Amino acid sequence: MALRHALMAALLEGEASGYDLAKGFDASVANFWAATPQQLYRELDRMAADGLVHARVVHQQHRPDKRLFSLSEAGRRALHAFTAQPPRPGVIRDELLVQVQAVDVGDEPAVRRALAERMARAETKIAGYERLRARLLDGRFEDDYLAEAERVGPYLTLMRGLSFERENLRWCEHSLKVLDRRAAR
Amino acid sequence: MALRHALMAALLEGEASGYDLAKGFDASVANFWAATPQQLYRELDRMAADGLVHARVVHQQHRPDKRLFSLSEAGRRALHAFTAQPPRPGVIRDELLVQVQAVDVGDEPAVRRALAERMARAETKIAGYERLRARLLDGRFEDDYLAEAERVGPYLTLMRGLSFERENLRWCEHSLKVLDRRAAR
DNA sequence: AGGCACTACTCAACAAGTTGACTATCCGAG
DNA sequence: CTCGGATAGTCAACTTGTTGAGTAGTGCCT
Repeated sequence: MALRHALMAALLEGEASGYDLAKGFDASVANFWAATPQQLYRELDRMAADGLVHARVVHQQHRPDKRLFSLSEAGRRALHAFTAQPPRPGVIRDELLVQVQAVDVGDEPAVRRALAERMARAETKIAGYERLRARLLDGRFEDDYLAEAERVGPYLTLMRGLSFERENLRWCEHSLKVLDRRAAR
Repeated sequence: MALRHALMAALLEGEASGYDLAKGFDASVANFWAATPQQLYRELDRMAADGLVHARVVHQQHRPDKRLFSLSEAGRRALHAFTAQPPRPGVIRDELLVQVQAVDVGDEPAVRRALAERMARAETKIAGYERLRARLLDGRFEDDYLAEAERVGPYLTLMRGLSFERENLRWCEHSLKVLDRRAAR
């Protein structure tokens, strides 16, 4: 019952189809709440059944029909109630970290490759987040934007995603350097 | 089948009971692989059934018996095989971020409290990680330690946990400041 | 002397998340 | 003119993860 809240938060940006949400979750929500497409479709159905979202079918030419979901008044209230609740501690699960933890008895070259891979992904994500940020700021300084904007939430979470990926990058780089030095033993 | 790998990595530190692992997972593994006690007990049983760990019962005076688990040769091989596999992208799920995303239509004072709470937790974690780090380094410089130590994995993952919590702290602080400035609108 | 916290688990029920296969149409590349 | 990829999903089976309660002895504080 928590994916639900992430979806409601995502729908604050406006109407979206399951498919829209599935690829990117609006780019920003995806960063702190991972979910597979199946989960989204299932949860959106349930939320519609519970009256938290309105679904409307849009017939398209040259394309399959889609269902666009939007937050209902009940959904908005539920989201408000959720923000009043103490959040549970966040969960992280990262196989790469497990592999690094075990690198000394594991397949070091493979772990290095995984680190390099992760660096590349982090760079891509950073670039995406920076573009999104530039789009939001639209030439203004951060302080001006934060004073004027009607919503600051999306910007703040975007910044967290950005800093997370930057730290990822730094850490992967550092770890590779450490492994290099040991390889040269 | 992935908690399994986290457990094997944790058992590289040596024999441990389910209870030991449940509280802290050896302090470090817990940071990148969250799990409830029940999960651990269940998974350890399965791993013992699959021959990945050895279990030995230790009778204690003044205390219930416990089962100490240690990695078997098969477990070690399985862990090696796991490190050779490309890791899947890490998962994050953080309700606090969802709340911040929705702060503009949510209960702002409650979200602030949640941010302050998270800051306090981050500080506690940082302090714990720093103590662990000092214990590992034992007076040496990082470079010397990394050259001498027989394992670098645990140190590297510790550093990731540390940087994660530091960023958490910074971000919560910044977010609170932003919300303050808007409150004074 | 009573109550709570700690150690060290076990069991059962339920909720959430993952995987893989399947449908159907359209567009552009080769 | 066929193939792959994008759009926009559905269905079923399975694996993980979560919650809550129960057990049982010891030590500590009041």
